[in-house]
Amino acid sequence: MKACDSRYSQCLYFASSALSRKVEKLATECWAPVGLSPSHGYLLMIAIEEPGVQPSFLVEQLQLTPSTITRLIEKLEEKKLVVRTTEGKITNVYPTPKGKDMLPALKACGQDFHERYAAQLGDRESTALVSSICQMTDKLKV
Amino acid sequence: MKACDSRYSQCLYFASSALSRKVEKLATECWAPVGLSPSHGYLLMIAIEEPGVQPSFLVEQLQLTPSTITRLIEKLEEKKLVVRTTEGKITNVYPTPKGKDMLPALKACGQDFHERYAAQLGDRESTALVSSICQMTDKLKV
DNA sequence: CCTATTCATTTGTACATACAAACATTGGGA
DNA sequence: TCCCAATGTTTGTATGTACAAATGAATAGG
Repeated sequence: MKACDSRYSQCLYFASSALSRKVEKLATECWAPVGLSPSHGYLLMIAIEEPGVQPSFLVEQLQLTPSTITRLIEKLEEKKLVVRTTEGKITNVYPTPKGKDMLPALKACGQDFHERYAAQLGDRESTALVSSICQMTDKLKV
Repeated sequence: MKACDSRYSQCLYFASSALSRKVEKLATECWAPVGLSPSHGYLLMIAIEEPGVQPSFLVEQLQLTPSTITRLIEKLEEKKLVVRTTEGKITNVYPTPKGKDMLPALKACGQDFHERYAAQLGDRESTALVSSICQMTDKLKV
């Protein structure tokens, strides 16, 4: 069945979560080649491009909660892709050489993802959708 | 920070998941009065309005996977809001009297949710957003 | 200088969801 | 008639995310 045919298709709750699940799935597929989830992949990219980045900054960039960021970093640390150094109350995240080597592959995943959804949704349309979603997200104070 | 200011704000992955998390949160708030998550609430509503409904139908309506539907039903069963009867390979879900009594409250939650997001996003705008999200979801074959 | 507050991060726990595999039932073809 | 494939559902397990509380560090007020 198509999403539009559901009795709740006109409800923002179902609309947004259905979209996000599908997008998550596509993204997961695109990041599979590097063995990371999209979130982990993006986090690692930021850590490579901004070595020493702090969790608080990642919270802002990835729009996730602090605890989630900690968990993401933990996993990348297990995989020896980043290391954490803690000094006082601040923590810095650095990519390991092994992590750094992945940059091209990571970028390719991101590009692949973008190309795939743009191809399916249309270039103009997907850009428009993203920007209106973004606007709405900012308007929504929960 | 605003979602639009993130370096990945133009990426559908972040856009859709950020929106969905915010919407989920608002919806969760709106359903708190009945002590159910939005998904549970909607599922119960369908079960009340279509007694004997089968999991496969709920899968379509709620756009969730079969296993998730089973889990949702399980929880409602624990709370004595629905009962399951299995005959052969098909299962029917019926609301209990206790479940049925909740219908007005459930509808109120749904309405409250709709009013709240419409008030924040604008009536026209939110409707337009929902419909374009829905269209895009259908276009996206993962 | 000490204490109270605030800040950055982590930890314990919980939840919604999914995938893969298992299970049971049904229907069709050899 | 019997087996095999398809169907509907459930189970085991894993993942991403969040909240609330805990920790540890910096800062400000008396």
